[in-house]
Amino acid sequence: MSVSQIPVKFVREGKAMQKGQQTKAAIVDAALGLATQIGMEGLSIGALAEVTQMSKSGVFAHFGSREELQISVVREYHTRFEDEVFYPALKADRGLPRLRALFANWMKRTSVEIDSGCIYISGAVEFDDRPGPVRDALASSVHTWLAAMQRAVVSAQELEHLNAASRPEDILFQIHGLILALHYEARFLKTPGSVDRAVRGFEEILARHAVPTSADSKPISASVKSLKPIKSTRKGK
Amino acid sequence: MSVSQIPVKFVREGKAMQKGQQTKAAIVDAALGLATQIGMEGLSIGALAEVTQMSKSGVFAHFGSREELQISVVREYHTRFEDEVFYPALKADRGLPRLRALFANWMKRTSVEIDSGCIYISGAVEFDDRPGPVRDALASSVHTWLAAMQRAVVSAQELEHLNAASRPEDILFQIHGLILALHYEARFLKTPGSVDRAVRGFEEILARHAVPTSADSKPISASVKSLKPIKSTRKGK
DNA sequence: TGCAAAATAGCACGATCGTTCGTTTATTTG
DNA sequence: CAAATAAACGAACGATCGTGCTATTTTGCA
Repeated sequence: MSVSQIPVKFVREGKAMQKGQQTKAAIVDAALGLATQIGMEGLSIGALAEVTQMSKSGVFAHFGSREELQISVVREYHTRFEDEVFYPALKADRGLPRLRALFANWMKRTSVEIDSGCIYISGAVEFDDRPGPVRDALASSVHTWLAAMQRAVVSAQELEHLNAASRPEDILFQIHGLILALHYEARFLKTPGSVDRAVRGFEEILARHAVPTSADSKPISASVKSLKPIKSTRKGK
Repeated sequence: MSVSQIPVKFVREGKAMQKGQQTKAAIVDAALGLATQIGMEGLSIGALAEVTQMSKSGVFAHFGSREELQISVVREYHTRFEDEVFYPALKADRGLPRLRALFANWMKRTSVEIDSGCIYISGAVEFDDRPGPVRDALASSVHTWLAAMQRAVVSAQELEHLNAASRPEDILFQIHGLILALHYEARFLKTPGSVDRAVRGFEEILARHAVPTSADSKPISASVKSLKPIKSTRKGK
């Protein structure tokens, strides 16, 4: 039959597409499954076509490029991350309870879910030297999440659940490190007990940045001192 | 200059090969440079041939397989890591000074060296779901290093530079987290001040696990308490 | 139910991948 | 210096990659 030779890729005139979006969602779902196992770079259209029982060109047509597919995967992961980590934690009270819930959900996303890594972590090492829209989408999502996490820290400080003198970026950095160490040791090294270690580390961070009481104000001051002059601990080069 | 005195690995009936090992070392050197930028999986023989100004088959002949090339890269990184991180720290006194030196060198390897990532970190996410000899070599090297680091922690405890009641694996886990967070935020997110945050985090860990004195034994006991009974802080499952 | 449009399939392209093989050049040795 | 051997090359292979076409099927609407 006569097929229009004009490449009409995106025609949006209010007409709702039904089947297309549906299978596209299924493809993205399968792609996310592959990406969390093999990584974003290992995500090939051929393998994706095999999984979804479609032709390569059928899969490809939904995105127009591999990059767009990868970006779609990042976006999908972003919404799932929000749905499973962020929003459920809002049911907890503001401050420390919510921060605990956020960390617990984050940990679950990172390690408890078997056979699936976190593309925020795997993508970071795959794209740390590869600029482009995929990296931008990834960094944007990560920034959004880390900013939300930091707001929770600040909120805990404002409610006097944590020491207001501590740098929230520092606390976030250390918490982030626990998640990364958990991902590393549990997923790569298969070290047993990693989850417990992450939990204990989190509690230690909270204890370290607890609100100072009249009793322990002096000993804490000794360690607070190390916050400002960092130079003394490093040997000059 | 560093490759000139390489001990002869492959000796066939006593006859030493000279030129071969020399260019092989040069290839591995170039491969390591590529691997720290693009990653172990992105390491292609074609690109390696282009960099070394050789033919693909000429490069290939030295290893026999891509896997063997990757393993050689891991081994080379292992020795360099030892030379630049581990051995120089042995000049510092045992205990806390040496632990500090190890961490400082580790940090330098991770972030300060521009445009080159750590294959212990990038390789971990690339091979966490891909069993095989490359993964084994990688995990073996990482285990060796982490074990050395943990010995330094234990040594600091034995010399009463750190609290002997603390779990050394926990301290190592937290330190490892700082390194990973540094690699993540400095290299991927380009967050400014990451190095300082890692340094402060390290000092906080040391303060957290400092030897208890008579003065602060009471307030510190609050955080020590969280070391043993973990159950109270987590909701039952 | 018919028809236009959307969705999918089929096919082929250039490129690159790791790898093999036969040949040629360079190096070491007797 | 010549013979022996190691090292490097060049070409080609099958496979897979992303992507561009044209056909064919399926869908949604009149």
